[in-house]
Amino acid sequence: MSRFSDPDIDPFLDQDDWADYAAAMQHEDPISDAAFKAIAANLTQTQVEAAAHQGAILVLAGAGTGKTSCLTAAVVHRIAVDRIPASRILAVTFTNKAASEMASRIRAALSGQAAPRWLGTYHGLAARQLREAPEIAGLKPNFDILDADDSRRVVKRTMKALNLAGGDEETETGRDPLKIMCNRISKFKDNLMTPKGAAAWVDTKIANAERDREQIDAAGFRAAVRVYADYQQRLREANAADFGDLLLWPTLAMLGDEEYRDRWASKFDWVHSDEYQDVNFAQYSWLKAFALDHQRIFVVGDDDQSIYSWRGSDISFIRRFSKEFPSAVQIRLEENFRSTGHILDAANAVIAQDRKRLGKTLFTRKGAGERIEIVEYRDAQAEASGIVAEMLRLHAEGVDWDDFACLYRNNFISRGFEEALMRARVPYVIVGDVGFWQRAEIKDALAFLRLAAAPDDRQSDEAFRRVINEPRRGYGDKAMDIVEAEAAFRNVSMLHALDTAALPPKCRAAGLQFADAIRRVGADHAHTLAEQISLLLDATGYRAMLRESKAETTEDRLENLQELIELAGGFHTARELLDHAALATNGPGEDETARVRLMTLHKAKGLEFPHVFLPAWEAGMLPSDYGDRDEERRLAYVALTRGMRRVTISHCGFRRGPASPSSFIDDIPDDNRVLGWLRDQNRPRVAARAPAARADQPNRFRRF
DNA sequence: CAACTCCTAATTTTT
DNA sequence: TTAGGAGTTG
Repeated sequence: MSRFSDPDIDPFLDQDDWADYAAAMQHEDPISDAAFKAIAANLTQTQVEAAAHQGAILVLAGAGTGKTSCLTAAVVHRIAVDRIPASRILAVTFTNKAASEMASRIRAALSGQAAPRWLGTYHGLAARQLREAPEIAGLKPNFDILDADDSRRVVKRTMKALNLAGGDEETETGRDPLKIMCNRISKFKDNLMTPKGAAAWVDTKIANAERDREQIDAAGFRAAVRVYADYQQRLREANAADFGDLLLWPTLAMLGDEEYRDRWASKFDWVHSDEYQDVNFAQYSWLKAFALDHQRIFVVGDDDQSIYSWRGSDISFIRRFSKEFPSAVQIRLEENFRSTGHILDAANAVIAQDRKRLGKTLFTRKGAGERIEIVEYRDAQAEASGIVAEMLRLHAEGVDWDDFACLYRNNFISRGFEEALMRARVPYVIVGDVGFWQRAEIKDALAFLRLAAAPDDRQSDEAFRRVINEPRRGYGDKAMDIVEAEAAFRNVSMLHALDTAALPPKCRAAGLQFADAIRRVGADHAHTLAEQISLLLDATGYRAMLRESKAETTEDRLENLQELIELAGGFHTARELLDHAALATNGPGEDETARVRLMTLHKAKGLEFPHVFLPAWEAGMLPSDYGDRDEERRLAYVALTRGMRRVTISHCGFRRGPASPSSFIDDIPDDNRVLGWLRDQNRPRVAARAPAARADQPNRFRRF
């Protein structure tokens, strides 16, 4: 189509793009087929075919089958072989990590040539799109991006304002009304519903439920509609977009405005998506809008690893891909490069019980390896110390600490392990506790920055709310109400409203002093971003507060702030830094030291470890009582396929009460498993439903 | 009225 | 372990 459109009429083509473009046009560029051949040399025939396919394609890539390599190869093929300018390629991932991994692999393959500029996460790219024309969301330039935590604060205030703080009207589902509300609102957005759309949808839903005599939380849904509308109003006043907005508005604009869609769709000749099994309706619609005209869409995914439905992901989009794009080819990657035979056979058997899959069977050319070990423990404590003992034993045989991972379904499982690891002085990390950019001190520091940048703009009110009482200045609920009322009355920012607000004298004085400090730093343009942050931390007394604090985390927090100041040096503008803070997850220096990893199964998706421990495979825990059974099964599949050499499953006879082993254990064929045996008990503990040991299989029991 | 302490209840959390 | 709410203190 518009494959070589004129860059002069493309406002988004920058210098680099122009260079790509010119090079491609003249066919004298340094890029050549050789770049693709080099990368293809390390791929299977199937992967190469997939990467080279011209037209819509779904690559069903099982766990550990080299999906990132395949996706990377596809992008390299576009550039090196098809001669499409890198600037005209759209490539989308879900995580920043995946995006940067891809970018660096592409750069390596093209020997330093620029990777596509439109390579990033769904949210990151949509945010860029929204920045080009924020008015489609009713926003002004320079809008703020709220992360989940910021957004929750706003929802909380909204609920309070609407007198829906929870309490009296009991909701059947769960116990945290705020959380439920946030989920509902983001679900509306994930499904492309504006407040009006949500109202209509809820009406229909309630009507249908009444007709079918179905019990639903009608009051809850109606409340959600009201909160959503009001919340959205507040966001607009604060000139802020939450994660949902980033995709919602650009997508609605593309669906509703032909000209807008053309403008965007014509920018790209090829679109690619990673982890396609995880798209929600908004992401699916967004991506599809780009591919509609030319049908050059390449998606990789694995329906067997769809484990995020509770976050809006809809597995049906990958399952229906071939219907959405009738010309689409489907290719399966089934050769696994990660795990040994028994592990794969076990995983295949577990997932085979899910009937609705597109279907794949992983195989490996590695040997059979070790069987999956199944161990029963008396209780959680025995389990934790048993696993740690096993780690110690293997470590003594030369296994590095970071070759171990302990992967669990629920966060609270980690507790016992922490204690056991600490006692044994084994180095460990809990992966994904609170990311750097989510830490309170970092968010506070950035709030100072926001305030200083726009002290008189209502956009900074949220930042004001966050830090006015940090350190304590006597601003509680009541004082905040007064400031807020004054701000609304005079239509000025909250910081500005302090001038005239009728506050208790001490409180007022502290506030004015704070405002003065903020303004002074903000007005001084002689400083770099980094210096500004540092000045603000001192001028507001924030750093002093931390230094005086006796909490043991205070040292870390000060270090984090220092880290932030150093990082700020890498950004040109406050805006850049703030966007990064909202959209980035893993912070700096996510440690290289060898440690045992502890994390949830969800966090582990995409990762691999030589030795994997899977505790708490018990009824109600791994097939969680709350989750969809098939999705729980997929989670078990993800769990098993993390292991490279050795996977050990354990369960307890007692956790919060008597516990029985997970039914997923039964789904592992006898031939692929082995019963473990406890050191602190002199006899093998036979897992309740596991087969008895047979003498003809000498390695059936392992001692430790 | 703010600020501190205690208590309880807990899926999973790419952005 | 943590987050958030309730209840208490100053």
